Parts: sequence; C-alpha cells; structure tokens
Amino acid sequence: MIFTMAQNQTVRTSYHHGDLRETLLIAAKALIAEFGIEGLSLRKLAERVGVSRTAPYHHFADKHGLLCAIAAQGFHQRYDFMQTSYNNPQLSDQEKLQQFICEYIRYAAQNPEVYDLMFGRCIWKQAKSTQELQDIAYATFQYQLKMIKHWQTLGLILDADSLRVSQVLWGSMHGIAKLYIDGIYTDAARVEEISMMAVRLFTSSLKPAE
Amino acid sequence: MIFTMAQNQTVRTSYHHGDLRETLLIAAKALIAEFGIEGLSLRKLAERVGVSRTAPYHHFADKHGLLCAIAAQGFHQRYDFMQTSYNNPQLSDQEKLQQFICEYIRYAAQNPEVYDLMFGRCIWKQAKSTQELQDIAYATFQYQLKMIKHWQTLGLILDADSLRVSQVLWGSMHGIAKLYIDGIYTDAARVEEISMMAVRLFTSSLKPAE
DNA sequence: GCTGTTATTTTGACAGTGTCAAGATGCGTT
DNA sequence: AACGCATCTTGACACTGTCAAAATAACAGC
Repeated sequence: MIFTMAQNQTVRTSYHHGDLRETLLIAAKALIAEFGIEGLSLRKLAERVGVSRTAPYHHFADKHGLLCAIAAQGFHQRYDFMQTSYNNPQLSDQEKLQQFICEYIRYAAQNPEVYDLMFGRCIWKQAKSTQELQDIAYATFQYQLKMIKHWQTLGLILDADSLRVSQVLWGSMHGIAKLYIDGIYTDAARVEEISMMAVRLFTSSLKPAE
Repeated sequence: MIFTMAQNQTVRTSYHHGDLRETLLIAAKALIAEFGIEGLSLRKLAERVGVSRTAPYHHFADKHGLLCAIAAQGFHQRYDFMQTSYNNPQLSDQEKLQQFICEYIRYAAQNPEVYDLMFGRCIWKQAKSTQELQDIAYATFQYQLKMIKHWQTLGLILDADSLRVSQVLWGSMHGIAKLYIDGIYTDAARVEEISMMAVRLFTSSLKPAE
C-alpha cells in the first residue's frame, strides 16, 4: 500500500510496503541510469523508495544480490528478443544473422549499465552469483551457440570449430559494445556502421569476390 | 631514505620519503593484484607503504589520478612492445599480424587489472583523465591504425574502410580479452585457441579455399 | 650559519558507505 | 484471539575518500 508522489518521493500508508522487491529493482535501475553503477548506494536507494536503510536486506542478500537480480532481468529480456528474432519467418537467414549482431550491440548501447552488470566482472569473477542468474545466463549462451551452429551449416559463417567461432563472434560483439559503452568509441552514430562492418567481416570469408 | 622489511612493512629513517610517488605506484599495483581494483583503498595503500593516509594526495590529485598513472604505465609498456614486434625483421608480415592479435590478448590475460584500468569506463567515461594518459593512449591507437592500414595494403586483411576495420578488429581482441578477464570464458588454456581462431577469421576473408 | 620559502607529511575531522544485531510492527493461520 | 513469521526500523561498527590546518624537513639566498 504505497502511493508515489512527484519528485520520486514515496509515502507509505501501511507498515508493510506491498511489493518492495519490485519497487527496489525499478528504483535501482533509475538510480543507476542517473549516477552509474558506482554511484548506486543502498542507502540512497532506500531513501528514495521511502524505506529504512536495511529494509532491502530482507529481499536481497546484499548489494551484490540486488545487482544480480537486475542482471537476470536483462538476460530475460535479451533471451526473449533473440528468440523472437530468430523465429521470425519474415527474415532470411542472412538477415537474421545481421540482425543478431546489430541488435546485440544496439541493446548494449541503449542499456549500458544493465549490460555492464550482465557481463561485468562484478558478477562473474566472484563465484557467488545467484542461481536464478546462472540459469538464464547459461540458457542465453546455449541459444547463441545453437544459432551460430545453424548459420554454419547454412554456409553463412566459417564452418570451423563451432565453439571457437562462437567465442570469437561473441567476443567481437562484446568488445565493440564495451568500447562504445566505456567511452572509447565516442561517436554514437557510427556504432551502426561498425556493426555492419563486423557483419561483413564475419560473412565475407565465404564470399571471396563480391 | 627508506628501507623495506619483510611482510611489506616499511620503516622510514627520514621524514621525507625519497620517492614516494614511485613507491606508491608499485605498492598500488601489488594491492590491486591482491584484492582487485575495487579492493584497493588509499588508506590500506598508505599504511602498507608506511605513510599517513593523506600523504598520497601530494603526488596524485585523488584516487582517480593514481589509477590514471597506473594505466599510463600500462600504455607505455604496450606501446613499446607493439613497436618492437612490428619492427622485428625476423618476422614475416603474416606473423606480425598474428603476433599482434595473440600478444594483445595475452597481455590482457596476464595483467587483467592494469588492462581494465587502461580500457575501463572508470577512466574514459569521465572526461577528467590525465593529460599524460591521454597522450600515450592516443599514440597507441594511432600506431594500431597505422599497422592495420599497412596490413590492408599487403592484402592480409579485408581492404575496406580502414578505421571501421580497425575498430572491429580491436573490438574483437578487446571483447575476447574482457570475456576472459571477467571470468566468462573460464578456460585459460583455451584463450590461445580463441586468439588463433580470431586470426583465422580475420585473414580468411582473402584466402577463400585453404 | 641563519632565515624565509616551499615541498612534503601528519593529525583531526566530516560525510558517506555496506551490513550486522536487536527490537518493533503487522499480516496470515490456526 | 493468539501465535508465528515475514517485514521493517533503529542503533551501531568499521571502513571509505578527501578536505583544512598544523607540523616537519629540505632548500635558496644572504
């Protein structure tokens, strides 16, 4: 039982919040968009939601747990999009491959902080990521691998060791995305061009003279 | 006038340190290697060096400044290596290209924290990076671009828009390095294989049937 | 050798952080 | 109605980066 007011202030009428977990996730994403991941503090978050400092600890093990939850949401979103795009009957396989690469980078560029959480060391280097997160992330990786294998059999991509090719292709998308997100490739308008050049480089191996 | 003892403890005989700046950089890299970048605190650093909490502030503007200095050292190291490798008369051009890619990723894998500082958002997203850092970083980028242009004229890499090709190639190396560093590609032994596959993918475009 | 200037270092302090332990509150079930 | 449990709050602790002001040492000029 809450109602939010202007200026992100929140007033609770009842002692219990109602759906604090979801509210925290939404507010956290807003705070991250505003101040960056480093700039997110649980205290600021609690205050903005209108709740005490330690209330979030009853919904997430710790700060890291909250970040994992946000990342998991991102994976679900990506997974769904990947699936619908791959199953879209209006696209040719060539177009699907192109869309896969371009959309991957576009997603990262448009949700930089969530993307950083999904694939940053903050989550993967420490072995203590949530089970929920591990599951959806693993499913995503497998789906990627499956698509690439299919494109290999169609002759769209170099038909060498699937896992290695997949790792290089993913690495390229990830690297381009990261270099843009982190402010090294500064020209936003050119990210699409870079994506298209990546498509060209990865598919040109089998079309020698065009 | 200092002499260091076992266990990282340091004892000063004179009030002034002698070369605190350099000592701080070395100790900071050691601390980062031990606790990661997030785990580095200026207070721990000062204590280990045997100096008061705020002493580092007379050699670096703030924590960010210290990190920039470490990154700048990394760029110098990379730049020198790139140059000597490119000018090595015992290597063919094909070998130089291969070494460029493999060494880039190997460097990142062996110095993960410094690499993260060099190319992480921590430094580039905020506009306040040191002039020293900006200079050496820019020089490095330019050198990379120059090498790739040369390899294009030799027909080793797809001869399209140099800047775009360079951005994709760099992105690939960066992405593979990052995915490994951040713990997503966990198999260290296989990083070399991935690097070699990257070489193959980027050069295969011009050798249709091998 | 003495003095004033400057570079370096220290102490004290402040606001901010994550998170643990204990107590307060209210919802749901028996 | 009463118990149990999920939820929320208050208090506290150790830690962080960094500023201001004082202390100390090195150095330049006379």
